[in-house]
Amino acid sequence: MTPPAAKATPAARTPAGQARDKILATAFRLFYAHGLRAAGIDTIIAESGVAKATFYKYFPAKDELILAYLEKVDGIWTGQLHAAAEAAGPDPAARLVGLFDALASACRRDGYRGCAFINAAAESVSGTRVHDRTVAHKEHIRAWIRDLADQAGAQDPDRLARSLTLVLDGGLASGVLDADPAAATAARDTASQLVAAGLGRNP
Amino acid sequence: MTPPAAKATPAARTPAGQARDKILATAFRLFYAHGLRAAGIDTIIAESGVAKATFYKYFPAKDELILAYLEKVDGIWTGQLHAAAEAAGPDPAARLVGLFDALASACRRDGYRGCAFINAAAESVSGTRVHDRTVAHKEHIRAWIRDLADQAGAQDPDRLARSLTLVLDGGLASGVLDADPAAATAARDTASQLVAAGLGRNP
DNA sequence: ACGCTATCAGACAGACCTGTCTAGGGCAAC
DNA sequence: GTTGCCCTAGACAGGTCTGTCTGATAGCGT
Repeated sequence: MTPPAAKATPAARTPAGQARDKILATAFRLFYAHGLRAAGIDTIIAESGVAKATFYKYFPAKDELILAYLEKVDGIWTGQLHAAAEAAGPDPAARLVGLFDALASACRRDGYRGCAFINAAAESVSGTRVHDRTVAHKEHIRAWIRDLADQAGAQDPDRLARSLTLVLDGGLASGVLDADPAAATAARDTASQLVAAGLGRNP
Repeated sequence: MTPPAAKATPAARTPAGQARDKILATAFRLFYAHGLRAAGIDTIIAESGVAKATFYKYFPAKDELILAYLEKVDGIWTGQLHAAAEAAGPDPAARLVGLFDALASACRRDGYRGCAFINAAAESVSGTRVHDRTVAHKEHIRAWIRDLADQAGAQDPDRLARSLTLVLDGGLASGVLDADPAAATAARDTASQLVAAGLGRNP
């Protein structure tokens, strides 16, 4: 019936090669805001303004998209931690405390909903790639903090790093509940105490 | 075709009034092990050995079951915390540290998968009843810890309670990743430092 | 013995979810 | 111009999910 020439809008085309980025950006937003399971492929595709076939070309399965999302989160969050630490100056001890400023900034951002990795782990069973990726992320962070503790001359860098990651994870976990900046301030404050104690200084 | 009298096994019947408990017990197991969304109603019903109509009689919607589950978790976990605190003796300061033994016990249990509330919050959006219930739980815990800190004569009970809940939540969050008992020990150790510092004693 | 209520078994509806497939349209390089 | 690639639109299949409904049965109190 409808003549082939009378087709509707000729399709608002996505420039070649940019489709993947658009998908990943949408996935980032929806996965973080609603959770991995709650965000459906169809919604992500629709909000990306991309065709279904294009989506499946770049991400053969939802799991691949989730892993790409975690990769992106890792890069962003690690970058923010490093930046906050460096902003505290050259002293490693100051950096150990300063990195907690990244937590405060994060929880003041609109739509903050805690740590994407902790949230992802809560939705995935142990042994899956998603879960493993989360564990790897947390280990990287702890290794980095341990290095800082070492440079700061901590009496027991492992112990101090453990304590600090506990506080950091605690602050992130609180963020899932209420993005209360007080939790972040308290985390920084607690970290400061722990660093002082871990360096053998009595505050 | 099939004569009505030739029915199969006459039904392994659940004693009247016990159906709700069986459902809740199964839900407890499946929700915790797989997550709120991953555990489907059909599976819970099948594993409870209960008829679908019976299920919906007690829990008109999945949300009701989830809330009942959280209620149950709250009772159990709060009980374990109180018990661990009391086991540490009558001294409030010792209790503040002793409650962390509940964390160590929990993460040594088989199938430990972190804090059911944090996991639930990760799957629910802010503003839902599930989310609110989680926030309420965390506030109860913090209020109780604050009371203990008060009794212990902390210089700043609020601040100490904040710190301790951060460490507790951090330990629980780590549990989603790896049920590493070292994290629990480190949490107790960190708590001990913080309590000592919060009481004005230099360790 | 009778009836009431709680339970069982399972079909069914309607929504949603992932992933495949067909058919065609625009763009650039050759 | 033609060829090849990347994109669009959307139907479709097969599965899972929640929740409703029917009809029959078991056990308890009276």
